[in-house]
Amino acid sequence: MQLSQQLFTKYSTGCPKVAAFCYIAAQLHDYLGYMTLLIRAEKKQQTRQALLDAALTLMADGQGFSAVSLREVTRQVGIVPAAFYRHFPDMDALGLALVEQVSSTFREAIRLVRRNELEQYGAIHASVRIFAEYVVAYRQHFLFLAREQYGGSAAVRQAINAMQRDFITDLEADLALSPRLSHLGPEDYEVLASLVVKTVFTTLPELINPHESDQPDSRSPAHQLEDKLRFILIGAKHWRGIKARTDGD
Amino acid sequence: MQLSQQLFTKYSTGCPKVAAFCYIAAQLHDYLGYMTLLIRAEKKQQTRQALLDAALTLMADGQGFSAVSLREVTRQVGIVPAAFYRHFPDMDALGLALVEQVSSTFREAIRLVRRNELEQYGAIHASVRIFAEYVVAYRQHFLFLAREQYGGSAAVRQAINAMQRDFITDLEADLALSPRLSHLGPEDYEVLASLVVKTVFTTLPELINPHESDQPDSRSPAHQLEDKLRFILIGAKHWRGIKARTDGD
DNA sequence: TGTACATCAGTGAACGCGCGTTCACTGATGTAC
DNA sequence: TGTACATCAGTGAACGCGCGTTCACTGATGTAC
Repeated sequence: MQLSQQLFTKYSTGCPKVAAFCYIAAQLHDYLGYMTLLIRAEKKQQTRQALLDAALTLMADGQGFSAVSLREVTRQVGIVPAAFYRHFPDMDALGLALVEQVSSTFREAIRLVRRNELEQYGAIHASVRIFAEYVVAYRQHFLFLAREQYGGSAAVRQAINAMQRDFITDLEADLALSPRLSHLGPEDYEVLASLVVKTVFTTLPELINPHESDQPDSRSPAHQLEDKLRFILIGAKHWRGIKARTDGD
Repeated sequence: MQLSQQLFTKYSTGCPKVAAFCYIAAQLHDYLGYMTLLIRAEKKQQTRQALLDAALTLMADGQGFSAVSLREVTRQVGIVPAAFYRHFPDMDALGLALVEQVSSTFREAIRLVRRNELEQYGAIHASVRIFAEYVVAYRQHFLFLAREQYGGSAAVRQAINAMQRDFITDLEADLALSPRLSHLGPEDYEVLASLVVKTVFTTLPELINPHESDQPDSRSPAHQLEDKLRFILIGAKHWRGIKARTDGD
């Protein structure tokens, strides 16, 4: 709308016929919903996003990111291979951009979950439910995370690990504020946070493809994640009891 | 030795000169240590193993299994690409053979660890130490497991998951025998076993590359794994206390 | 035993293919005067 | 305002390369008589 107003204002002064034409053109633009007449910067950004989405879509078929070729991505978007270089120097750079984008999706999921604080154990159920729904909604993003956290491109793997470390640090600070866990030492918080985050990451593939669970009689992936977090948090609560272990290192 | 005796017996009868020559040849063969005069089946098996090892070696540089090409593998072994097909129909088949081989390595690690039963908590320290040493000794095998459990070839991923499920089932049965955990239900054992196995799998990359831990002030990977297992097992021990949760599903 | 034949791991050349990257270009968008 | 020039996302052709797979072959190993 803003753009069509701009066009209208720019060309409509002076000649009433041109003004009328521009008005119609602006209306048409509004009607088509930004599909045409985009200014250059907008259009470029749009193509860039299309490249990112195309990479995720191609990965959804089962292959890893490093198996997706530059030409496949541009073919999916509908541009010529050489045009790729207007947006990224190479596929690794696109991978890093994907990590950044997927990270913020994950961060948003955490923000949603945080509204239900982990104070009482009933909150685990709600948190997992919210998280699992978010994972399903942003299936491709979380698939990328799960798939690429170890395999493929070294740069991407490193970026995902760095992101994971950030999450662990954040959770560490959170846990340290909980009065229920005040008996833990600073290093215990780190290990506990790492255990929780890695448990969630490990469960991602099952949350994404719930039907793939080969054991029909067992609990749902979300329910299993709940129980796993409970095991961990109960253990944390009773941690002090075994502090009399051999602390050689 | 067996082979050289065979050669000696086969050709030495009759002519003393030939016998003397064959004896020397047999000695030479023994001296060279099986490097020459291998019979066909042995030699084929040897090449097959070399192909498997070559794939692991090429992966150690950081790339995933699906990024390793058939030609690279044969080049590493020193045979022509076409000869690959005498051993495997394609790279996927080689990948599955690798999973099988690596599985038995893992199984052997578990067998070693089992000699220190998990009865008292002091045993966790010993178990993790033994396991971590084994991981370092068979670095390439465990790297393959860690790298390919999610990424790359669908067939390989599926095979590794099946193997993981076997481990979980085994551990489930083990846990069910422990008197310390007799208060758990059958589904609790499954979730608990899954949590333990996946925690171990998640820790593999850190155990393999201990130097990569960016936080110099934190505990060693093995020590962290110890603590994680303790959190989990303490949680299992005190599990009954929160059975009053909403069991809606 | 020795000979004649069968097996088959590895050879070497060839193929068609999709890949990443380069280059000069086009033409719509943007800007300065 | 209109004109002349600059920018730059996307084009299309071309390149050299490593890939997986095929094929008829070679020659050492194994077997039957």
